[in-house]
Amino acid sequence: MLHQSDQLDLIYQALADAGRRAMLDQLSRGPATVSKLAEPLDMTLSAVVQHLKILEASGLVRSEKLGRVRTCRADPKVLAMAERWINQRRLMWERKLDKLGDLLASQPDDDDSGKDVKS
Amino acid sequence: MLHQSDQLDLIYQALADAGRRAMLDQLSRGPATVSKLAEPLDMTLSAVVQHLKILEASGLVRSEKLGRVRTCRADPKVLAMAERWINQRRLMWERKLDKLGDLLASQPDDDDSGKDVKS
DNA sequence: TGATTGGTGAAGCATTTGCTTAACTATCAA
DNA sequence: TTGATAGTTAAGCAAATGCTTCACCAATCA
Repeated sequence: MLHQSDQLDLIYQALADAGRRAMLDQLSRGPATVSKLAEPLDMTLSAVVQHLKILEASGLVRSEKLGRVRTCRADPKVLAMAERWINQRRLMWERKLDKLGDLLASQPDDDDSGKDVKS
Repeated sequence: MLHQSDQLDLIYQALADAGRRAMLDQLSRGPATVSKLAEPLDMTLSAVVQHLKILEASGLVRSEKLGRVRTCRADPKVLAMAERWINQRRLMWERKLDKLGDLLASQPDDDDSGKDVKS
């Protein structure tokens, strides 16, 4: 059983490579075979398979083999998980910034040195 | 000037570590000094500073030094950028899945083997 | 002043990543 | 059965990561 934090490690690690993001991008437009996935990328099939393993380990992509062809597709649920983590933090600290803004706005013009809102 | 793709590399790379996410988490609850940031983490101050550099290089965190104290705060705009990339892909392929669902639903029970919807 | 606090920077080191080439297996088609 | 196609796996290697320790600087405090 994978801890949520470990899976987030794997997901963001998977996203941290332009080649893998390109693969996800292609998969977001529909399923693809390994060689189709490799086609636009300037690397060997072998390298692509290794990237694919990383994407699968993170859960972002699943695949199944039929005959000699492996077809890959992306899993939106796992991507949603990565999105949620970011979204929660972002909202939390945007709310914080707003409150700070309100506070400063309610304060009449005052020397607020040492308390810079945003540089 | 940083290409968008390069910055995404840096952002996701920065997010791909539980320690750095913990730091962001703390920063989402408000600014903090380097040592405050280090306190709950089981590693040397030196290591924390190195993580901080990674977070700053990605743009997720900015900091300024006053006297001998460095105060760090997170930047929601950069996080929004990471969120947007994910969100766009996710929506794209959820739409795709929905359309596929509709198609299958409209199709009376039929053997559609060998007839992939879009290759 | 001299000691303490808060942070910085450079080695150094083990592990991981991202790629390559090359050998191999399994399926399909003739 | 022979050959092409699709993919897999292992070995090897350079570079990047994630830590540590140690030496150091600069602001404050007694």
